[in-house]
Amino acid sequence: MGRGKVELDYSNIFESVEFPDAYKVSYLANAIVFPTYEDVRKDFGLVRAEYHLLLCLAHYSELTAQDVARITRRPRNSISRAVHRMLDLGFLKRVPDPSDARQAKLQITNEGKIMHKKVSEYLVAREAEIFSVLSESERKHFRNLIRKLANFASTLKR
Amino acid sequence: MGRGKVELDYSNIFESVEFPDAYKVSYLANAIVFPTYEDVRKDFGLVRAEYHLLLCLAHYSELTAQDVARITRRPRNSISRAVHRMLDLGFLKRVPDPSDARQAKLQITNEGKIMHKKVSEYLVAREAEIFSVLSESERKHFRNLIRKLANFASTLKR
DNA sequence: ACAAAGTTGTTCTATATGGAACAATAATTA
DNA sequence: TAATTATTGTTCCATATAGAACAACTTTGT
Repeated sequence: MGRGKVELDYSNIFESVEFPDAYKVSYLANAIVFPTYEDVRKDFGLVRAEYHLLLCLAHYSELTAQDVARITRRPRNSISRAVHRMLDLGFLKRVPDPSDARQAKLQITNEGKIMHKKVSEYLVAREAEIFSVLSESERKHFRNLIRKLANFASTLKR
Repeated sequence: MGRGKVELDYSNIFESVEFPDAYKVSYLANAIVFPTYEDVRKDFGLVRAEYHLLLCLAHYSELTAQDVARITRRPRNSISRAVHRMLDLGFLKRVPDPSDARQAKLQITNEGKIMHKKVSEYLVAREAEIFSVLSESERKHFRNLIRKLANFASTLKR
């Protein structure tokens, strides 16, 4: 006794930090969100902006690159890069907008849909795993609260 | 009517996405957490790992670099880089551990504490702003739920 | 109709970041 | 005790990412 190394409780800081709620949101982001992007990159070969692009176009039939930038809050140049890569991979098609020569409408291809399905199945499983610690009722509450926060965040200036 | 551009509802995807809870956590991370790191970098000149280091040592009197890596889930090389920078800036001091020559104990200096105070004041204000959309009772519920999630996340393998 | 301001998508560049490999040291096992 | 395995901190390298500047085009205001 008193000989071995003292084992640190690494989760003390969750409560002692000056901004405990924001800290834990940030912690979750670092522990779960970011590694998930990493997994998608390794397993499916898509970086964040690329998968975001696919995701958006799987849910909106037609978007401009700028739309995607706004929806996902990624910078436009990241989306621009992603568009080219996804075009090359055959996951997207692009048609110039006759009514505005600056922009082009993007659509997802069948191959893109297939890829999206694969990735989103992985993400659905991951979601289930993470939220398994909450009971059904807790999860319902959480869903409502995080919806409020996300909706509020979406109103913040960029 | 029918002439102007159709205004997209960018928040539809919050509900239609296949993994709505995880998506909104991820969205919050992108909308709030990441920009906050950006702000800290611009306003205080500290990158993520650097501020994490300061934060940890403001709450634990003595840690090794490895401890910090584990607490924050940052890679060791990022922490290593951060340690050198923070030493140069005078925010940290480092004393070799006589009982284990591989590692060194890190401590925060007074200058470091001052910097930590400045940054955390900013982060406290930001937290208040973001969570202002929740009522007191909602926020209490959210705190309990996010705590469960964060504690669970901290048990996941790295 | 014309100038000014705004928007879209792009390229260029700088940097933060993570993975892999490594040396030094410690712990474990034979 | 000797040999193997694990851990710590570090350097090197590849890459994802964001900011700034830009050209092409559109919209606004006078």
